[in-house]
Amino acid sequence: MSLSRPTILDVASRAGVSKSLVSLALSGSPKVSEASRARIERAARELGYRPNAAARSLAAKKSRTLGVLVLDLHNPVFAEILDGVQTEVRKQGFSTMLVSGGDDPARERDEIDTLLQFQIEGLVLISHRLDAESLRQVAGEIPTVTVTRDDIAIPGMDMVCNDDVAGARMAVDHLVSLGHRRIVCLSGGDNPVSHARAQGYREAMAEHGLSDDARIVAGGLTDTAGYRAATQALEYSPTALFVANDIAAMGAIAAVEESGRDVPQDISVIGYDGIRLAGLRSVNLTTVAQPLAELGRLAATRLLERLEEPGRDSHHDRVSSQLVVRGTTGPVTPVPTS
Amino acid sequence: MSLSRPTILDVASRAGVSKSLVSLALSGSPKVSEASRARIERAARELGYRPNAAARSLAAKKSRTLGVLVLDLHNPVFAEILDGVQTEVRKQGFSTMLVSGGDDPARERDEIDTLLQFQIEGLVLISHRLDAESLRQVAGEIPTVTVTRDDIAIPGMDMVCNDDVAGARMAVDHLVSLGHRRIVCLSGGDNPVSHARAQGYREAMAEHGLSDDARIVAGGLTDTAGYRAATQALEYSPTALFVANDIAAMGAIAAVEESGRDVPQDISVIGYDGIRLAGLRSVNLTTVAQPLAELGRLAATRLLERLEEPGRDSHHDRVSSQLVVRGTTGPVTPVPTS
DNA sequence: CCCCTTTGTTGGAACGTTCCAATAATTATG
DNA sequence: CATAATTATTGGAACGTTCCAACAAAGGGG
Repeated sequence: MSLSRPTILDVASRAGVSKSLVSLALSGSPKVSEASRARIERAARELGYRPNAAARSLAAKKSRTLGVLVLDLHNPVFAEILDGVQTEVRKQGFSTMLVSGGDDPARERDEIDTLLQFQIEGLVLISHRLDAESLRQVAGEIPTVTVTRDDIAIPGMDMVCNDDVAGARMAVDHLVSLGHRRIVCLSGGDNPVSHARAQGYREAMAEHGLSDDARIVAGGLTDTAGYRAATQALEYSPTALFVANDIAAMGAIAAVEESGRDVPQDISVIGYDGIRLAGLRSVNLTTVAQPLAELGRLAATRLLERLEEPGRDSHHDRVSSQLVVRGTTGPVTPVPTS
Repeated sequence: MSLSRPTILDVASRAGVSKSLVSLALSGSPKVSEASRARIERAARELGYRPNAAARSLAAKKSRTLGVLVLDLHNPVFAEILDGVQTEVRKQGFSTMLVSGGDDPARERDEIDTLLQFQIEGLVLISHRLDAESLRQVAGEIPTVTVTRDDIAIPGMDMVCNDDVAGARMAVDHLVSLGHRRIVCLSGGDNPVSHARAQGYREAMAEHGLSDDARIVAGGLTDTAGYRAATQALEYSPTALFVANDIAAMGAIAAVEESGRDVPQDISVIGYDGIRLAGLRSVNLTTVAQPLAELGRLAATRLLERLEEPGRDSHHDRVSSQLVVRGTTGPVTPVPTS
């Protein structure tokens, strides 16, 4: 239990060299002789030396650390995107500092502040909570990339997302191809992602000449929100539900089943996101799957590229999502006209 | 886009005072006159001053930051514990730095190392991956509290957990009270938590005079592991399954249903952990629920207490879990003897 | 054999804070 | 009214690094 950890000076004196040479050696500079390098490495190991990141960041004026803000750790979507971010960031020798907004916008600003105090070099925002103004402000202060939203373009800020409009279209197309016409959309509430998905729904319905059947019920991105919205949607006696995300879709299914109807026999349900959970055999949800880890990986890449070349133009990546057909959607069963 | 952020000196000169007074004022010292304080705060606001955490930590020799390591962000258990940790830590004016081991022990050691470089003052381990030796080593270097394991006592390290043995007993008692006798345990693999739960199962079965019916099938803590283990367990033609955790239980249910049997009509299934997901109406899993957020809150409290009083004895908190009966367990249905 | 290059190595300044001892300004005390 | 006590304020050292300019040692070319 050493009260004070060994510093670079301790290593230097034990190896019989100057602190500067230790610094050089440990950062892998080629201009250190093999002999010195070996002695230094040995000394460092023996002392259990561990560089002080605070001092390093202060002196070097860079922290080699990226900040990551996730909307809410409870939604598996974010964990999966995060995975991709972290793998890529680690590969490039950076650390990540992760904070979660806990689904509360005020706290979100707060946490970004903390990240900035730690002198992060870039910020990954896996969240669609921030309003345009805050976003602009943050992006003005630090290289930023947002994941999952594409509603607002800010010069110098990169974006990585899927095409929610196209994805929603795919969902509707799938349902229509199964013979469904009375398809109700359970929206995810007032946020850019949900707006885009609702928009895609509207467009697709129009394309299929089903504008008159289009119904959007206000919901949210949680299971209870999905449950409530579905209950309401049943009044339209739909044959299919397009739900804003997988978690809400699971809630919706519960509502449908509780009403005595069967999924997919009586009502088909399709979600959005493609979380692993949806693939669980007992869930078995048909969904529009985003390549979540890839989204994260790409975001990290873009951010690191921007660190190399700060002035470059904004990148705006749109990766494509995929329809994954599982057990919650099926052909419409003709109801005997009573 | 200021190339260099304002420092305390910029604030000082704008407010017409010395840097020391700014430092005093911003840390809320009572010996700063109201007039100066107001001027300083105004200057700081106008400049958009944000203290440099690296410099602060270097000078003060304390970072006011705790490190948190979670086993794997994909399992919701950890997200829920984390919630409790973060709320409490924030309340006390500390920051958290979160890393995830990604279910890989080597990487776990690595991430702890990173945390230590950032001069964290304490460590919360929400993981049962580390072996005794590593654990001892880490705890020797930094105040540490572990959550979810109670297999190994290390002087100076605190522990917060539920009583897995008692919890498993409750599960078995519940099943027995419903008339079940052929209860198979799907274990969670080779880790302290799963061992304790299996142990509780064995004890409870013995208490009920069912030792001869006790069967433990080796599994894991993921849904696929649960699925596989359940498939295997069906050979014993059980009437109930006690599964090591909720996620695996969901996998197990899928296996049971695929085999053409009904849950809970033919086979009851009970899980462990009490993740929110289990309460989803479409899942509706009976389980032994740990007070997850409370576990996290308590861990944070213990750690912060230890920072106040470094030499104190190890605390070892065991919070009690609760049986939550939902739809996956029911009375045993007498099978016609064929 | 002297100068020039190359290869290793070094001391010192800087980074932005906190903390302490010292000082200046103000108020109370005898 | 001088001195003590209190209240505000300050400059400088320290924290543990990185980075730079400078230097020593060792070859190489004329």
